[in-house]
Amino acid sequence: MLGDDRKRRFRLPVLLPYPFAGPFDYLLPADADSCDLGPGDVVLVPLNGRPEIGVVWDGEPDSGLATSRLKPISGRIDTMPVAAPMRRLIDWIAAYTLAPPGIVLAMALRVTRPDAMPRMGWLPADTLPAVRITPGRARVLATLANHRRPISGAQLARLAGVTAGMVRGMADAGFLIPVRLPFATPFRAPDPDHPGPQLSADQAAAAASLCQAVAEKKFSVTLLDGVTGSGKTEVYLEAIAECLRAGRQALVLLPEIALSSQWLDRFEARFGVAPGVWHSDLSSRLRKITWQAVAEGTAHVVVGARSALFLPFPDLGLIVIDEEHETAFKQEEGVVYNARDMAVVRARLESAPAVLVSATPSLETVANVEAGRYARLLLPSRHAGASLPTVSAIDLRQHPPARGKFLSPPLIAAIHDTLERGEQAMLFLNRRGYAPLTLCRGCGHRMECPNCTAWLVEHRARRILQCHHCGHTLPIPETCPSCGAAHSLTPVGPGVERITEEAALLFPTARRLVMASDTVPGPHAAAAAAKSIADREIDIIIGTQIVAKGWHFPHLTLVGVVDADLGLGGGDLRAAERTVQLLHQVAGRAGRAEAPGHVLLQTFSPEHPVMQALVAGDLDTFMAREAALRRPGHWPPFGRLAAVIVSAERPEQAEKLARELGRAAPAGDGMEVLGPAPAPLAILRGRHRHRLLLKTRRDVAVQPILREWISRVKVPHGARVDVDVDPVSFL
DNA sequence: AGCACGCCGACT
DNA sequence: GTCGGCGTGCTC
Repeated sequence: MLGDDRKRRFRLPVLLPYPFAGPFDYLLPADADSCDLGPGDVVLVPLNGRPEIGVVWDGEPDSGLATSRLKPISGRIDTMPVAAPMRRLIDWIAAYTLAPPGIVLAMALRVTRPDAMPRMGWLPADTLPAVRITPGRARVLATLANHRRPISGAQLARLAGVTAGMVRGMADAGFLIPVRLPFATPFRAPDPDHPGPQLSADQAAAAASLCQAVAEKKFSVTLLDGVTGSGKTEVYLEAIAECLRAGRQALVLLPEIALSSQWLDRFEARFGVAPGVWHSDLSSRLRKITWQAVAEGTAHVVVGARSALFLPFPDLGLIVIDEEHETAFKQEEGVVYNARDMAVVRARLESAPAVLVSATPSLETVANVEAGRYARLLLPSRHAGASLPTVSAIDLRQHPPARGKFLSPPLIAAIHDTLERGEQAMLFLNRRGYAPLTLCRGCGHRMECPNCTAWLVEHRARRILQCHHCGHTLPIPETCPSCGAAHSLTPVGPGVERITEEAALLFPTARRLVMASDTVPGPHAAAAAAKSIADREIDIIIGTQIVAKGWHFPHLTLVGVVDADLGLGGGDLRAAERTVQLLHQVAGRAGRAEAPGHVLLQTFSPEHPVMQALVAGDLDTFMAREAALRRPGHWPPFGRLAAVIVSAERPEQAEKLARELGRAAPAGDGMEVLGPAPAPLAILRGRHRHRLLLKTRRDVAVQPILREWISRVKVPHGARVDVDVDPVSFL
């Protein structure tokens, strides 16, 4: 419409990185050369008298605000505009998660920070200013003449043997003219035709399908499904090769980039160079360089954690989401989103194929396959002749560990035999620290977190008790804080530290390594640990869930699961599914080379379907059963779920607000509200929490219902209502 | 998110 | 009389 067009010409919507309901309107700046501002341009605008960074957004500048009340845009920032698919992604995530769009933009800007301004350098001015040329100035001019190309101020000062202030002074005096430095990418182009590992027939067939999806250059989703060790990574690396041949970029999302040293090795083996790496604690220098290289297209492949989803790829040809079932893809703080699902959305917005990879696909993904929305490629067998490990259950009722111990006689015997053969054993327990509970034998007092509904976990090596939810820490007390008895506090239950202690007593000569997030804190430590295991410097690995991630330990033949029942408690919708996925993944660490692997599950309920499925190696039947349990009640993925979490510092305030929300609950066909009820973590970081769940049929859009529902109650000061669409955690 | 405005308690 | 606590509301 011409009228709208004319309106746009002097009035533009600008999205600001703040929790406003939508973009604000601004006037175009007066100077003519800025008049070509359009959607995506990064601009500086006045807000409340302060300059703020914003992005010119799409859509009509609608607000009924009088033009006289609008302020003009201060100017354009000379940085990469936010591309249309990224703007659509931001809008989409905001609409889906009910987060204000500005907050989603803030998240994207934190990744694409426009302070990544072009690096500036200097060239000599054509005519020298009429100022005296001191010896220092002469050296600077000589250096520039020698160098011939633009040179950064710092480098110029160093080469000429002057101070940086000198260089600045010469610039002010007119000796130097500023120019933008060409960007030197540190990323060499991966070679798609670098000789890589030989693929099996199954792998080659799957790779051909993925390559075709890449060649079609349109949106599609494929599940790449195959047991651990079937060589899924090598298959999708071929799809990346195809993407590179087409001159396009590829993004690989991994749940735990810090633990991916072996993945990086495999990438390098296939392509001859390392990929770009992206995660939240990248150094600011590397972050800037990587972001810029992605934007310019010189970083051809980036592997990263969740936040890599917001990198500014100009020509994205493929997104791979490895370990798609992992809950680590779900961001639980701030904007609550699932990077796996949003990656599929980005693929759609970029008209690119997405590949979901897993040995234990989530029920959501399987449902999408069965509904025909996703394609599926199956890799049926382990690669290179390795067979799947045998899995058996140890019934702890029949084979109890010694009093105060946690390893049963059959497991101890199996470890013994394994070590005897010169092979490696792994003990898996998904619990950090020494003991999950500290109890007073005198009065029964439990050491609890003052801020959370949680026990304090003993970390014996550090001599502390720590809350794993809020980080609260205190030294292990000498006396019971309740009854004052001395030496009465007793550790109850095992953590990896305690299992390590037990293993040390049983196998004093075996070399032990503990792998937990607090003992393997970063990529470096993880790579070092993996190397010492591969080099057979370790006999027994004791680890939490971080040992489950795609490691390849060729000499590891025994995996003992200390407490296979651990994840099954708690009434979580996905408890069984997650336990099967985690334990199957842990089991997959055993016997990856020629020697066959054995997995022993210590359990009190060997008859439980989870144990049966793992022992039989039949996850498909288990997942079908799980689906059959969820389908009738319209539980996900056969219906939609959204959690509404009420929290406040004062317990009665939280409870009152939760009751009000319960009374205001929406009702109608195909929807149901459960709760309110105190959240399982009833107190978290000092805030009292209650939860409600909205469950609807799959064809119901939950966002408008949630929006309307929450708008019907007044949220008092100090209280909060948080929404989690598609929750994966029920704490 | 900031920041100002506003309405109630302890100070120079 | 004011300084300052942070509850409330606004920013195009």
